[in-house]
Amino acid sequence: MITIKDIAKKAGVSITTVSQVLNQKEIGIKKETKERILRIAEELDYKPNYLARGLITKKTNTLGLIIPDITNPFFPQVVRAIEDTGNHRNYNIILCNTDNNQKKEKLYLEMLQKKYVDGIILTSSTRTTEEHGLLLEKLKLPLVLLDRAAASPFDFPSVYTCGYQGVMLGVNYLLKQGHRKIAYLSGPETSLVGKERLEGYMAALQNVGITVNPQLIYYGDYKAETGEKGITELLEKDRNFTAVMAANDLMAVGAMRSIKNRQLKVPEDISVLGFDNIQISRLIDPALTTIHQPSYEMGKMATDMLIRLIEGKKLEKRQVILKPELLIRESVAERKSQPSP
Amino acid sequence: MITIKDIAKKAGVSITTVSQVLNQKEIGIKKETKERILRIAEELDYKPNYLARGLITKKTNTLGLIIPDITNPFFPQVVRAIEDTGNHRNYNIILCNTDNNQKKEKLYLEMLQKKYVDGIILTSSTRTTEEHGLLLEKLKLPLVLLDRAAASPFDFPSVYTCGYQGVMLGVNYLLKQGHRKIAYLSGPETSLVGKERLEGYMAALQNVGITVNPQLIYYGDYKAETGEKGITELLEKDRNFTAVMAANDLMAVGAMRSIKNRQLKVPEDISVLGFDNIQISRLIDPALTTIHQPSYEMGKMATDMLIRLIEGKKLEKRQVILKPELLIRESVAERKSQPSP
DNA sequence: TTGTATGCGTTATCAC
DNA sequence: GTGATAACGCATACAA
Repeated sequence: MITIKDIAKKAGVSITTVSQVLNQKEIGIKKETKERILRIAEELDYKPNYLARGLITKKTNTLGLIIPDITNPFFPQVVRAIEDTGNHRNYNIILCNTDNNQKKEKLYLEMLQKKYVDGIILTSSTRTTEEHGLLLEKLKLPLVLLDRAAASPFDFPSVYTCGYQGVMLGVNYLLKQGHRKIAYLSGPETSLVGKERLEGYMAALQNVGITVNPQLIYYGDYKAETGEKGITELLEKDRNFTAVMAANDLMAVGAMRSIKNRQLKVPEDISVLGFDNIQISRLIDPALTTIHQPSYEMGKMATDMLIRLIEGKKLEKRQVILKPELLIRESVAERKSQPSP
Repeated sequence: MITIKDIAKKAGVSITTVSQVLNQKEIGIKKETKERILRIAEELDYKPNYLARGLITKKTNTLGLIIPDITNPFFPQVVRAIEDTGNHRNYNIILCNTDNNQKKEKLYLEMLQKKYVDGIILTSSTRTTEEHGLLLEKLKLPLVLLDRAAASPFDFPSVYTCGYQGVMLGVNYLLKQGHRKIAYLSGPETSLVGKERLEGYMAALQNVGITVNPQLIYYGDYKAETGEKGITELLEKDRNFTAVMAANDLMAVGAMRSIKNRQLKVPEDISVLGFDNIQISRLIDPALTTIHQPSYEMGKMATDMLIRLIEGKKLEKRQVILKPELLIRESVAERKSQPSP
């Protein structure tokens, strides 16, 4: 590989001069020598060694990105936004999948630190416990939490969409369409996100004086399969609900399959409402009415925040909470009569 | 940050000894000092600086991964496989999206080179022209082509699934189900992959003595929207086809939507067959019969190959061509009669 | 069994 | 205007 030394030799100048020219820090360098150096660098096809540079400047122009699983259709959009935004500002990203495994997350965090990334965007596997928070603080690295709120004793910068509001939006819409018995396909009881969305469901019902019926709640794991399974179980317990809201689109899609398999129709017999607005949701039939999460914007904002932190600037807001939106498509109908028994 | 110097000082030894212990190269170091060093490193929470190390060893344990767009549902699986495989072997990956933009691809290649990644996996935007091939050769970096064959004058290692065989498999199946007029939603005429698959379609028909009817071919861009548009146009030209094969699942899904919108039924009126087996395909209704591309395996093999190259080992095969498989689900039916006019 | 010295490629400091 | 030289943190040949 060509180094500045090679250029210096060929140009008959010192490496200092070469370095200055190449970094546009020409406090005072003859136009002539400058052009000669530039020309020679071009000729030799010189490529600066970012490792060496980083060793001194303490900057790698690389961001760490830790998510549960890129295979989860919610993430590609987010990741794409982060990569785009980073790329515009001259940052590359290292992608890490944790599978919601705490140990993997910890290993990745350490690795990224060793590689001297300039900052990290983290969709954490676990709720930020005392221990976990301390671990993150110990990193001494700019950090932005994505799709997760920072747990109380800590206040890491974070950007996420309000799940409580989102589900409430959805349930309110179902109520407005005349539905009274509304089932809910929840995420795991243990997950923060799952809990928050569940609370939105309960609050929306209670707001209009409906008592929450635990028989109408099923706890899944955000995958299509548990959506199917959930509907099956719910229908066995109580066939009287006319609508179901899912904590994410994938479960909603599973629910639709399961409903259809029983010769029931969506939305005529049972209305289905999702959450996330992943790509699939508009491609299935009937197209899924859902709560849109601005995932590209989330990724973009998280990256912008992170870069501000890296540059030592202050953040206007440490917690950015984005608003979900109701996206009406075809999977919810007005309740006109009692469902068939 | 803690360095080996700090540890050396605290342990009362030289940095050489510390370095040796930390790198398990203990040609002969007293158990006692070794344990002391290890303990102190632990206490101080020492994290080796990979930049400094890489500067000497010329290894970063980082791989570059260049794809068109992670948002394309074909890629998350592949990327996941690459990340998994890399991670097992202690490599991280830098993700880059080119949007099939040659200029972006070139910029990423240069950047990765400057960052001294150990190797690159590339799903190139362009067919490997003379110029492009030379550019890749000039990198002097281990490189594996993914989902693309190496164009003739060059023979970069590559792994991909045979599209010709895949489409042929699909069309043969349709023929076996009694279909004779089979439409085809192709990729762009300009793309190598698109061309290869199209040739599979034509060959399959010609094999049984059917003349290819250009009126039954539509050139799209692999997106769901062009699948819809394609079907619309095809139906306007000639309503007599009983089956349609798409060059990818997304277009097939679009086709299904379009067919249903015309009050026709899949598969009773028109059978639909896809290609890729992306996640969506099994979630829609009817579930899409498709040609399965082993995407996880592709990613895994590409990574294994790349790491072999990095380690200076010989490759058993430079071109790995994986076999596609027919995956029968619900979107293809036997042709019993002429379709409704 | 351990330490000294050198170099990796760059930027930064300061002298000329 | 330009050039020595130190420093970044680490690995390693060689010396002790």
